[in-house]
Amino acid sequence: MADSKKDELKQQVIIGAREYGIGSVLFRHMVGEKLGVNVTDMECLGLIFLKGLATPSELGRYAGLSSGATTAMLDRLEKSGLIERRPNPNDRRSTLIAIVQARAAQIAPLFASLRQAQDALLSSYSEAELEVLVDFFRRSVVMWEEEREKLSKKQTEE
Amino acid sequence: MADSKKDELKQQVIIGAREYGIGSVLFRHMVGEKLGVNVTDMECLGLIFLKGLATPSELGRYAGLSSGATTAMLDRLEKSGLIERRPNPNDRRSTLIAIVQARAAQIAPLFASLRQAQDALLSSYSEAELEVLVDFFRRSVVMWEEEREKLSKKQTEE
DNA sequence: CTCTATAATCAAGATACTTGATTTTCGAGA
DNA sequence: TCTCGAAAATCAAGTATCTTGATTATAGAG
Repeated sequence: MADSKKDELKQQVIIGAREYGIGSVLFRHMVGEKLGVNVTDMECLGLIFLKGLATPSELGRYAGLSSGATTAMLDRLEKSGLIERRPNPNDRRSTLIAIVQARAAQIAPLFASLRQAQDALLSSYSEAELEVLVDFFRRSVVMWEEEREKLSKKQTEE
Repeated sequence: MADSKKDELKQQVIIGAREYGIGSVLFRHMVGEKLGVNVTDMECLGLIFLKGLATPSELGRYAGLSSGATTAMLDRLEKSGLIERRPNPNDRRSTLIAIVQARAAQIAPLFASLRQAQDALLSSYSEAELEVLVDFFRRSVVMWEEEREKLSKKQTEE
């Protein structure tokens, strides 16, 4: 029981990270409601916001969609004027999805308070502490990638 | 530009946290594939795993489902033998959803490597550093809650 | 002890998703 | 350079999932 305190802290981090994810998912759902888009479309829209540009394949992979469903999802978002399909200069089979600039300005207010709150929260940490956070996320992202790789190779044994 | 370094760190934390969430979503999708359940059902299953017990309302809220879709989702998971509905002693209108123990043992191997990797990653931090992480998540969870509250009250003005 | 609100369920109709085929382009190798 | 298998996006038909509105049962406020 020597390390029980550290073990407990580790457990709290794991659960805390999961709850953080849940909180952010619920927030995006609510934004989606305001925008009148469904859960799938909102998740993709969120990813496009984060990345600036994204390919359909990428979005489909993230949302767990087939290629057909991905096309349909983009059709919906395009029809509602939220995104646009642009040519992908690196691959003419593909397209690049972007937020329509005019709509982005209308959407921004929904995130204004969030941004402020996030900024205020993070400002309370020292640079050294922030670096701990950055380091944790950076290494974790790599870990998730590795674990997906392992899982995909794992046979559905017995 | 005095605080540009700290500002950049803050930005990296925000993006890092989002990418962490994306990584974990993709991982769960893959687990869902292995188990033969769709994305919605897998997200709910993940939440049940985290919480131990959950009510249908809670799961529906998390997955962004109507009450009817929630019932259907539970029917599917129940029929596939993954979860069971138990009476809720605190509210007889409700039920408590739990993982079927026998199946939990079969599912655990899918998470074994992940748990190890998470443990190894977190072990590399000092207790003080872990406390920074725990604190960040704890406060962020509250922030998400507050921001959802604000957003729900926000009129779709102009 | 009402009465309103909330939890879960169900059935019918609407929406979104999967599958398989098609078109276009990429990139590896002869 | 040219071929050819693979990958990106799209489409149409069939299937699965979701929403809506009604229903039943219970909780909790007054």
